[in-house]
Amino acid sequence: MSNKIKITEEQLKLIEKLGVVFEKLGLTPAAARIEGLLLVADNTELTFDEIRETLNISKSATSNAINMMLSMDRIEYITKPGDRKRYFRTHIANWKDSVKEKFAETGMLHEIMKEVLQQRTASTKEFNKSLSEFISLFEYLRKEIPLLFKKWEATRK
Amino acid sequence: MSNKIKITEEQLKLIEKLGVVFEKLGLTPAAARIEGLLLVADNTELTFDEIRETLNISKSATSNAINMMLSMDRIEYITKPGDRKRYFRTHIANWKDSVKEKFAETGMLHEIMKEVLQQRTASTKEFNKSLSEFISLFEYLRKEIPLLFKKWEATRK
DNA sequence: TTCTTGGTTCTGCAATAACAGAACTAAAGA
DNA sequence: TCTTTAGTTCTGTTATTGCAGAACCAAGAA
Repeated sequence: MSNKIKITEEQLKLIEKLGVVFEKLGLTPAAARIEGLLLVADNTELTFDEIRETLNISKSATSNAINMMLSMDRIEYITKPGDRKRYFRTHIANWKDSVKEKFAETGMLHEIMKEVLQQRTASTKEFNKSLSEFISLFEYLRKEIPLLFKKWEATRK
Repeated sequence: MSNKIKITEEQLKLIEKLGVVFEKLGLTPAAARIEGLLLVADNTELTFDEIRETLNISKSATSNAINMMLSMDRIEYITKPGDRKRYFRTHIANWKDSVKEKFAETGMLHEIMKEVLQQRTASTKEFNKSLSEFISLFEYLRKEIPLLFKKWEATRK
């Protein structure tokens, strides 16, 4: 008996499209498609075999992709009483945090650029000025973006 | 005669550090190190062979990395009268734009998520609500972040 | 005309990534 | 006890990436 779930042509196309986007954001092809499936499928909680058979990927690819995404907190799973299977779903609640993290990533650049400026010879005045301007842009964004998140959260309540 | 430029131990270490960061941001190892060199070297305008010999990379790697970064507008070059060589330097002025672009990248996610929400079954109410909340966060950020850039620019004048 | 300079392009290799398929395993039924 | 379920882990293959080294090339210089 097949565990394939019903999926329309349109949904499949959208999954492919999402796959491309998620690949660009760093997921493997298989993981990207799983994310896509969990986003567009009518049933948002799917088992290992439903995912595997619907997307036609191997057990190993499914297992590795799922565990990778669990460890990244991109997906999560629930269980049901008297059922050994896990039901996987995207962890949308965490998406906001992962966007925050993405922004924080640029903070890494900010730190090292400060180090560069400190170590640079003082003789290249124009260059150093441009660099310090760039750094202060980051400083500004770093201060303001968290405020933006807070402001948005405030509008939700 | 060697074209190697003088570089301190400290500068070399910083170049490696920058290399790691730039690799994470999508550059190849060679390109990442060239960016690093152009950022920390006392002389900010270096020739093909100065780059190549200082970093000990092959001609082909140097050529490919430079052309890739030229096409990405991450570096630029100047020439000097009666000198066939090109002098490469990082295009710091463009960095601001590339940060803007980075933020715009997330706009891609925003568009496709709207498409997902439209195609979704209406029956998964909780899920759809979370999704639409996520989308509106993006809408908010997309509106507010350009304003942030403008506000920062205003403080510079 | 040949040589030198400042690169570019081609060929081949080594490392890594992503996956399939098959063997394996731990827990729960039967 | 044996079997099924729900995966995990191992082995091997294929595709891709990043690079070195060498051949190549176009524009002056000699």
